[in-house]
Amino acid sequence: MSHTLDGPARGARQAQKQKTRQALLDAALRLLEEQSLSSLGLREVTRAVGVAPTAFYRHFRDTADLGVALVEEALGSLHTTLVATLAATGDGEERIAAAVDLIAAYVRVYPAHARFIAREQHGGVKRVREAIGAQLTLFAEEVAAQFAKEPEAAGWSEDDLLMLARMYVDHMVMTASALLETDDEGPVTDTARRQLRLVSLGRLHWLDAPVRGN
Amino acid sequence: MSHTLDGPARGARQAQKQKTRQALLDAALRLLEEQSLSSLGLREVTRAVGVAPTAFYRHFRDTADLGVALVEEALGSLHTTLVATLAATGDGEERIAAAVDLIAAYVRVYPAHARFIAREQHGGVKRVREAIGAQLTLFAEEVAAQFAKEPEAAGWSEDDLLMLARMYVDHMVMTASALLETDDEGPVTDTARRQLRLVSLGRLHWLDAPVRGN
DNA sequence: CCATGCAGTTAACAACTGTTCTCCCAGTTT
DNA sequence: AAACTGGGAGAACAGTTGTTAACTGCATGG
Repeated sequence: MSHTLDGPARGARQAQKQKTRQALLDAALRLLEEQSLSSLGLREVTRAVGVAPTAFYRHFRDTADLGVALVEEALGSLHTTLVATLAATGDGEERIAAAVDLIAAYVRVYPAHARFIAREQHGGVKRVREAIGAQLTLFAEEVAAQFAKEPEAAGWSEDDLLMLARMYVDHMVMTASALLETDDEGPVTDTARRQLRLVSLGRLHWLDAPVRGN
Repeated sequence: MSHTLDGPARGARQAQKQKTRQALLDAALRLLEEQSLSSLGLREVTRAVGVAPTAFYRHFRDTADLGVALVEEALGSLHTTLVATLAATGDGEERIAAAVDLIAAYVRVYPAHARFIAREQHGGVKRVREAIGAQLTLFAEEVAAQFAKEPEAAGWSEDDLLMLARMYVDHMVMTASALLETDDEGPVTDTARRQLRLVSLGRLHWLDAPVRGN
């Protein structure tokens, strides 16, 4: 290593390696549209790419390892986008529309990634489940942190803010998988918006009638 | 057939058949705790039961067929229980507690069934996905029908009631899978209750500020 | 009481799986 | 220019898979 750079490639040799690695990830993602990760075979992936089965080991220990890499690819870049969207919009109807549009656009552009996350969130491979869970928890914490900066959060406990944020995040995943199962996204986004409106309405009156025994 | 009865057994011969069939379902459910249906092998199941692989075909066409049967076993009996719970409780905090207790009890008594539903709801086997989706839609319609009978639903459109009901149903599934991943159900049920409280609060003020463009 | 139906068995099949070991050769380093 | 490194190929391994075929024996209906 000439200075320990983490960029996409250092020299033509490593460039080719990352190229095959990406080809493996792409092929796996395509195969996973019609099956679960726990039934995805290593040979199946290499065959789709056109490399020898043993080449797989140069990049991943097993298919679970590949799954974890796919989680990063699917959700890694979404953090900044989500936080930016929340920061750019105020509270209320405007933000609801922006959030639903964001998730709808994501599903439209990266349907295979969205399907993978929805499927493997509760899937049969523990390490991948944990990786997704960690990412979603991170999302919730980021959303809660954004909420905390706003005037509407006055009087809210940190725990309640996190509860609210998780509700939003989980609802986004729910909406994404609903979008994947329809060919007319109109009714789905419409319902999603109304549901978010319901939660927002509850948020506004959260402090009205405090509940005892909490 | 001596009168076309659909009961559990008609004679000792069919009784034994249903016994093996149930053994296959039980073994499959146990194996599915650590993998997805799309990777469940027919031989794997028969081996666990202790019968020949070919015996499988006497009961199911393939593992997808077995999966559909598992959906019925997991959710079939829950309809009456859920509706009864809703009918027995009024609106508000009491109902929230009852609903959360119901789902918590279900996960405690039938963890494997709950895991199966959560996992295969978005799993790799289309027919099973559709079977679960149909059941959940049915749940939502039943909950909406119950809501419609109550005074709090005055002024609500049928569509909005269904939207609200789906929110509750989806939240229950969400809560179930959260319960499966923890060993201390306290915090999870606590969060679930607060989230339902949020939705209930939103429900109360739904008609306060009507939204244009709907 | 005998003939039929059918749940379950046994055997064999071609195809597929993950993993190991050995080898090759182009890109990199010295 | 020579030595080295490591991504990838090739072949072989012991197991596994779903599915077919022909069978056996017992409960059942006529």
